[in-house]
Amino acid sequence: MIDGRREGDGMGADLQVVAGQGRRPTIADVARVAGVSKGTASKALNGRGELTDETRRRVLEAAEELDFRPSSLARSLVSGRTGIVGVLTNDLEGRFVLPILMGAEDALGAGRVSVILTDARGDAVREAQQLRTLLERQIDGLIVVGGPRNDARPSLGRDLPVPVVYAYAPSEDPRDLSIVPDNVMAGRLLAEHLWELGRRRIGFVGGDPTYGASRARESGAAAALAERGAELLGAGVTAGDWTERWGRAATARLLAAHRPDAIIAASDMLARAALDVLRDLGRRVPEDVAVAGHDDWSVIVTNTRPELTSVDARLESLGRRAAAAIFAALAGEPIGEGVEYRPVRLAIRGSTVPDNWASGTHEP
Amino acid sequence: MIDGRREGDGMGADLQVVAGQGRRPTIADVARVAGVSKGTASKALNGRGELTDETRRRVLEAAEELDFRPSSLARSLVSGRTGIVGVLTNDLEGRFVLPILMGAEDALGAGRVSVILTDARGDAVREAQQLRTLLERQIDGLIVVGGPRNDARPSLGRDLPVPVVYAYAPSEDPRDLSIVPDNVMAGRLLAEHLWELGRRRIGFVGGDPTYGASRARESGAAAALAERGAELLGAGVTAGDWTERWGRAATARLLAAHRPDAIIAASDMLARAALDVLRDLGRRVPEDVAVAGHDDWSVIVTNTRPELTSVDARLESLGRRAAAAIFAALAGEPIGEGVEYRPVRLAIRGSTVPDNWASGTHEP
DNA sequence: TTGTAGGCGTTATCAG
DNA sequence: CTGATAACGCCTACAA
Repeated sequence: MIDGRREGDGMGADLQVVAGQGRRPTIADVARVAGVSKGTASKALNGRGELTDETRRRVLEAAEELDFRPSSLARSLVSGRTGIVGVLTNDLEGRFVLPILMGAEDALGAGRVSVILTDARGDAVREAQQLRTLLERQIDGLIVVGGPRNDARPSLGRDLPVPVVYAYAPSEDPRDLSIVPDNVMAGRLLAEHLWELGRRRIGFVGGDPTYGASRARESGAAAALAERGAELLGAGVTAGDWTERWGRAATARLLAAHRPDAIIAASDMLARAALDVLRDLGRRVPEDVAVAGHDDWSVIVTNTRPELTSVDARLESLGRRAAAAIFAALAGEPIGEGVEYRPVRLAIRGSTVPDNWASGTHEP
Repeated sequence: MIDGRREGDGMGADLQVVAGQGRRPTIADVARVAGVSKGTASKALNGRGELTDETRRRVLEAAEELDFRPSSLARSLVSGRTGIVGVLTNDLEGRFVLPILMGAEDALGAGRVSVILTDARGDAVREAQQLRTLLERQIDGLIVVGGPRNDARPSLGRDLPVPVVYAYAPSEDPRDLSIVPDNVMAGRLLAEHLWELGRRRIGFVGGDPTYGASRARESGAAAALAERGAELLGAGVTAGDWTERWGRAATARLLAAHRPDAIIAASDMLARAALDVLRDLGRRVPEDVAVAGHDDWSVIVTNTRPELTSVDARLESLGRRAAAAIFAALAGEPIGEGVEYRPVRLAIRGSTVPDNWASGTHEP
């Protein structure tokens, strides 16, 4: 008898059940208690195959009694699928990766799929190490989330044994599939919004111009204005960063040089800086100058005076899309390639439209 | 990456690799290529047992040639350890959970242990479901990270098959181990800091008073002042929330009622609101009124004018401590119990000490 | 020093 | 309808 050595602990099956503590019950225990074979128990528990109702009932009862939990480990060993998706990121702050992760969890079906999150903290060696660990764990797919600098990042290579999707920041390799927010559209939406409000002297406060996001947002706004025969004031600045200090300086310069009646900032923090400067100067927002930002970061947009119009990159939707792509790849469909730009959403608040005018799009 | 100089037996190896795309190589493949048995290969790869250097070399070479990666799945099935720690949270924003997760990753030894992050989003049913999934995955330990409301949360129960540590927010069950920041100490540190600077009329701007964090921070500051025969001005307010709008209102009221020469706010956002109000009123910071916040949230403290003195809860250290506890429990030591309050750290900046006075503790 | 055999918990494939 | 049996990939006794 295979289980002979278990006599050592001096307990029969049922006592084991009651004592229950030592070892988690396996399907073999369930089968034994139900008086069937492992194979039958497996079928009953998974609703597969043809079974007598009576047998199925006995098995389920036994499982319940033992508080049986199948080991996903053993299951994965057989099926070759772990139900784990890896998320590799460099986003120290987590502002971008978390919404994406949530979206992915949603799409993957909470409960059925788990997500292992690892942060390489910008270190390539660390990233390679973490990738290696993820692959050893046999993840079913990988989502690579770029850091705050969302320019193209090096590809992990074409020969990984699992489907890979790049989110937020695209891969440098055009054969990879990348899902990114449409920053050009974001700038365009804001410019059009302000134009429709009658603003004609629209200025731009950029962030670090070495970031693709800053440049794309600027070019989108500039393009929208160009189509209307106007120009984006203060565009083309070749220095800057993402701090409010810089935002204040850039705003002051913009105001002095161009007397704008609207300001588009490359981020919500920069927009906040613009609001502060305008306030210091006694200019009314939005009456004298309208202000809009990017990212729709709730902690900022709902706390400024007035609340800030911004563009929501809908990162959860990025995550959902990325997860869906992995899911499809797992189902055998070839994974796409190239950069997929996802639509963004305008969130209108009091910094462009006075609160008593229209009901802006507030937090959902 | 690992590639670069893959010398050795040259083409033969590469062809094997190319051919081998279909199925990842197993230890059996390595053994076959090396001309030894699986058992021997295993020993060689893991540095166990007594082997000829020659044999070991052949096995390692074969493994390299095949680009062999052991399946942690199979390994876990044997060892009973997965090297996965679950992190269960309700922190939608991720402001708290991420630093804790990083700390845990550090302590657990990046690469050796992975973290599955799940967010129950405040839904108890969802939480139960996620817990179930985590247990089926045979996680080695569980860290429960409370949401922004860091009051005690319901225990997951005493009969889980893995060590559990509650971080940030404690468990309601005193027999569980909880690791939380010492908010009382935080309030105390700020009060003492301001006192040493000669401030005697120190006021408090609280957040939502139903949050333990707000009350604890207030009580710490009040206690420190009481020891010095002073009183915390504006303490005991029974309404409020965490928005800047509230912070501005509370600050205005505090200023009018008590004429403080220093303000401690229950969060950095509230402190920022206080700064805005003081600026509107033309009061100088810190000369007329010093201001300090809580959380040391970099996105705020380094962007205000002047930069904001705050208290760093050192969440990474929470995460490290939590991971260490799980690690110890895994090694057989009984896991502790009760609430462990972790020291916090004062981060002094220009809002309490003028920049030309001393060199404040800036970002590390 | 090395090889063989058994088992970890599950599922799938056949017999019966 | 149900029960053996053989995988899945690895590790560890124990035997040679």
